[in-house]
Amino acid sequence: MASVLSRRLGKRSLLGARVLGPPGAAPPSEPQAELLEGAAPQPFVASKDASCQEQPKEVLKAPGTSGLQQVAFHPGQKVCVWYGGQECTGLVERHSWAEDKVTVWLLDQKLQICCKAEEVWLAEPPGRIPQVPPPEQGTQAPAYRPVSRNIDVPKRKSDAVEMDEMMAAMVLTSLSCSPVVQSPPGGEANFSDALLGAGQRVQALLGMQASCHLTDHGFETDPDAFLLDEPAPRKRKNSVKVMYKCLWPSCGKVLRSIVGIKRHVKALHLGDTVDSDQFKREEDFYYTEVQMKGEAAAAGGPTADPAPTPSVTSPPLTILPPPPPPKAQSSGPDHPGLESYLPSGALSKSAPGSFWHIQADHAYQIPVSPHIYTSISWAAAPSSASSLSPVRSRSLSFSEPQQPPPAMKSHLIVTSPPRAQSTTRKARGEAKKCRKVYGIEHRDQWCTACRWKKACQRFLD
DNA sequence: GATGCCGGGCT
DNA sequence: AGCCCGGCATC
Repeated sequence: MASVLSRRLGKRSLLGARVLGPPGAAPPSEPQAELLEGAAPQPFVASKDASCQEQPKEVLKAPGTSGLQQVAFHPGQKVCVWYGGQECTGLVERHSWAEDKVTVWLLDQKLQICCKAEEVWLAEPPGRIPQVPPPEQGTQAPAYRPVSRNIDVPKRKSDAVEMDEMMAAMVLTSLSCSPVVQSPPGGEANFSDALLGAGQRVQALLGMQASCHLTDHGFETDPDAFLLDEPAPRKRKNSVKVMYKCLWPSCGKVLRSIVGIKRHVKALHLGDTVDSDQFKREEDFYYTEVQMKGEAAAAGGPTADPAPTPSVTSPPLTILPPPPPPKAQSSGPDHPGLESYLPSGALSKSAPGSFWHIQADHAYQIPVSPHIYTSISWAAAPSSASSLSPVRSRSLSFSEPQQPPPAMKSHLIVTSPPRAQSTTRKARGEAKKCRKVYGIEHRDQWCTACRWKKACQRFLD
């Protein structure tokens, strides 16, 4: 027994000994850029947008109304700005990057003002489809969502932005279908090439928007948030809790109950117009179901906006894009009246960091194989694979009912004679497996399944 | 012999 | 459930 134990401990210590990153390095909240700079060659090409990374955060997180377009203002450019409680159009006089200020000549008021770049947005975004007139309301301009043509839905300024966000949401969704593997406490992160590639890929695809979004919400730009896959040697396993997140711009409330979220949306955003049929079901469009790792709430707290990735398992409303990068505005975060808000620390308090993830609770880690990212049609698992396979457990269809847990494995065992040769064993695939790719000396970089001598989950055949 | 992974044991 | 490994199939 002792020998076995020591053997195992030895192996484990071998695993544990491979700790990347300097001892004592600040674990998950390191700046992402730093992470990416150290990126080793990755198996897939990610068009890294270096310029985006180098931009000041203030610019990136800019106004919810302009999103990605908000980069720089050129003199003479026609812009909109809030002035005197209303939206005014004007021309850019100059844009000071150092101070992040924009000097705008207001056409209507015939005066010049200097305001923060965040408060300025392009009047005519390039490529914009001019079908939504700029909002005229004196109130803050919420987002436009094409959910209803009959209902007076708050309007968003740009459809193009919405498409960007939708793309971002879809990318996040697809990437997040793999379990979020968070590096263990103490920075025992394991940065495989594939991982970094994945991270960069997200960065590139989202144009940094998502990460900045998170940062805006009070979340650190957590590198681990993009390490959507693998290498952490030990995967944290937590119960997944379903929460409902308000998608109203600059809100992002997370409630535990669907009733609560509906009530929240209705009361605070749609205006509680006493069962007006007009708004009867409108609130459905303004929340989304999110899967929250058990510890998530602790760090984010009830008022911090964790900006979760919408769950693919939720109803069609998840198609809605995530809320635009919110500005610090009044309508959101603090509404102490709603009792169903998450009590802070209601979940685990010991979590080093919080994270959200798509429903994907598997025994093994998800493949990092490049084709994962290029095709969402997962290779069908061989018939002998158990239902534990992440390939199976993933449900990408929006309305697909949950598959009942099939008792396939036991069925096979019962009905087939022991060691029924060809049917039970998967034919060896062509793809390289972790052992081949990383070598036995880098066993810690193998996917969990390979380490356990199970069917490789990273390099599917 | 090396590799992939099923089945099953241990914690 | 996570982890590990014996043992077998395949290359």
